[in-house]
Amino acid sequence: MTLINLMHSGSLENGNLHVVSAHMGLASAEVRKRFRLKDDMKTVYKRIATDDSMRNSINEYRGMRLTVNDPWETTLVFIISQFNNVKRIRLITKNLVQKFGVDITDARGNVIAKGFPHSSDLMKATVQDFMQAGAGFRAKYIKEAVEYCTNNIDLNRLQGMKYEELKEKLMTISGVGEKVADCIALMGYGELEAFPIDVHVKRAVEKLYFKGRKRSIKQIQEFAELQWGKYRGYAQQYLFYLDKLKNI
DNA sequence: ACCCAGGCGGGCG
DNA sequence: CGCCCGCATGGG
Repeated sequence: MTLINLMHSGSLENGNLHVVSAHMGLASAEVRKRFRLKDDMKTVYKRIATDDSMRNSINEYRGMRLTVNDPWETTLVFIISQFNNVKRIRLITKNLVQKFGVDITDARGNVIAKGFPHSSDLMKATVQDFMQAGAGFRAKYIKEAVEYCTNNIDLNRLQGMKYEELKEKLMTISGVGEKVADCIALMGYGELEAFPIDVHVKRAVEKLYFKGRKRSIKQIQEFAELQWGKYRGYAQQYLFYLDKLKNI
């Protein structure tokens, strides 16, 4: 479920909300939060449809939504995501859930699934364990992040922080730089001001708005804030898929 | 044999 | 601040 969320849901109509709710075992209020059903997409689209490129992307992927996920889950997965591909991100994550995830049992006590491990569940894991799960050079980051998020910071108490302060706080976690911090802010806390700049978004912005000329991360951040304002997190998603799916 | 994959940390000028 | 480098691993 984590990766379905992180790879993003398609359009979600109210009509099949109860299906999602039942499947995830969540109350509809929780589902509404996680799928951002209170967002007024008409307002969002109006604000970010600033040019032909963005209008085309919106028409292409209309209905695509951001999701809001568990902060720790988001943090761990996006630490794993760095300099990596989706297939391996899924594999590494699955390995960690299988080895260290919490048991989900039925009424008889039979284990029917594994839940995503909390940071404290991973305290017993070693760097070698993370290596064995396939994390590679990220294993050390993960080990440090697990200890830090268990002992020194409570990710569940960062809601409501101003975007800039939240991002700065997240960047104190090992393996969390600017891009990953923005991913966590956007997809783990629902901060629509976050504009994660990965290779796809950087390439798309440079091509569509700077005639293909190279621009620094800082310059792109400033451009995004001016261009799409407080809804730039949504703009990022539409740019990401333009490049990712080669529709550019 | 190379190049890339939703970058980061550390070192340098 | 900007730039450069190494970093595990697997698939095109």
